[in-house]
Amino acid sequence: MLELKFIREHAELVRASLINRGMELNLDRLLSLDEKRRALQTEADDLRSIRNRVSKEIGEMVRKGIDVTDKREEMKRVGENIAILEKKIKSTEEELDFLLARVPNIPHESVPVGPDESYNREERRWGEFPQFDFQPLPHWDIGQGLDILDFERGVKIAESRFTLLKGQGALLERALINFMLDLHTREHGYTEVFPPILVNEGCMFATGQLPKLEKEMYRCKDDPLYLIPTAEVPVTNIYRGEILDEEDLPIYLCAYTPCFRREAGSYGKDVRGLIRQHQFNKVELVKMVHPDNSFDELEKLTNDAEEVLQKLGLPYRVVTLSTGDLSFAAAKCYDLEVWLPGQGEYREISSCSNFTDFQSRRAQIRFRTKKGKARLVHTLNGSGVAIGRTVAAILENYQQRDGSVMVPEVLQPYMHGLERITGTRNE
RNA sequence: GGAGGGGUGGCAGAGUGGACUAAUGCGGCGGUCUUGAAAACCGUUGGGUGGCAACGCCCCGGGGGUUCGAAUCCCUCCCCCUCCGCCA
Repeated sequence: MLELKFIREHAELVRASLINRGMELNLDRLLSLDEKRRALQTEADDLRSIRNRVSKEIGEMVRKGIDVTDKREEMKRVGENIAILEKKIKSTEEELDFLLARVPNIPHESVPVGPDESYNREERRWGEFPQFDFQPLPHWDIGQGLDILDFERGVKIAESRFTLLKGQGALLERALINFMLDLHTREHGYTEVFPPILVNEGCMFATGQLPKLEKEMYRCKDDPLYLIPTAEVPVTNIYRGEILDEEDLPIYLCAYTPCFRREAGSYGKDVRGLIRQHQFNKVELVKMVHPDNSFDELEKLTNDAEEVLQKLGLPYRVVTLSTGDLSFAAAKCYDLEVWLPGQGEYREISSCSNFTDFQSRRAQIRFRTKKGKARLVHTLNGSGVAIGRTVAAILENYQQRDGSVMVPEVLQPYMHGLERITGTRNE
């Protein structure tokens, strides 16, 4: 959420941001509601000021035994007028809040301007494409051939876009989680947390999933709780409503959680394989930092995520999302795209964003400066990285002619020394 | 699920209709003293909002009500704690 005062004073910047993002929003209506609300507020405040003063006088007069009937009558009328104004203020504020909650963050000046992903800017590439002396297969064929991915039974248990992992496939999933957590906690300075996976509406609003992405989320029938679409939600909300000490910053947190997304509106897209699932695992990185260096922290966070792919030997590229592709709450975002040789394309495996004070204003996460002032922190997060898509990438990049899959060296200790995935046997 | 207790500033914790303009302590900041630090002492210190300012308004879990006036009384919802029951 942006500060109303900021929108008022930088209306043209906000307007440009809306246009660049390709978003429709009645900014003029918002501005006029803001003006109206302030005028009503001033009027009501003046009346309240009178009432406060006279009420105090009434108290004194009563004590002295002076008759106060007239003043009481007068103040009753003032009270009625205040009530009328308050009603107007409330309805004005409702519409104002509705619009305000839908104003996206301002993209950073380094973000390429364009309507869609074709305007994303490639920053760098890492790694050599693997060479095959046979036709490389997509990961779903490899996984089914080894009987470590069972798509039919995943559907039977839940519905489409749910998959059953078996044997060495399940072990690979578990190994990746542990490898990534160890890397980030032991080498990158993150503190591991394991948060609740059902969260309340306050969390969803704070990180910006609500109100815009309501249809993307699974909601409990009898409780006002949602399944998290990413660990970003519970982890960012750890410090919701708190004022931190300046010395505590920066705070680096990482978490493994399952994630749940309804994928509404993506029917028929990526229906095969592990790329687009309703439930997937992810190791997430979250930072709360001082506002002065959040963009440096974004570079570091992105590097931390990249190192996962480097250690696994998976070729990837880094792109900066254009204004049209940038998510609602983000000021800047780097996507890491991993090479999938079975499909001959790069696919997103991590998204690293700086939300500046957009989330922290909604969540009221602040820190106290040396001078005693409370200021909003900047929040960042990034996948470090998505587990299911990493499984897909390993299967495709390390596949062998005989249908087996080599295990990247860094993962072998996490798989009891297993060097080659050959099936469901756990030895 | 049943019974009881509770939600007040960064934290702890008073406050049952009019000087609450929220006591007090801790913590923070500034200062005195000191070679320096600690201790002690003195001062200061919540958040938000409107206004160029003077100054004003709002905030005691959320919402609603009574009253000239509500942290305080009433209604309602939420959350936390203790005990009992059930249970991984």
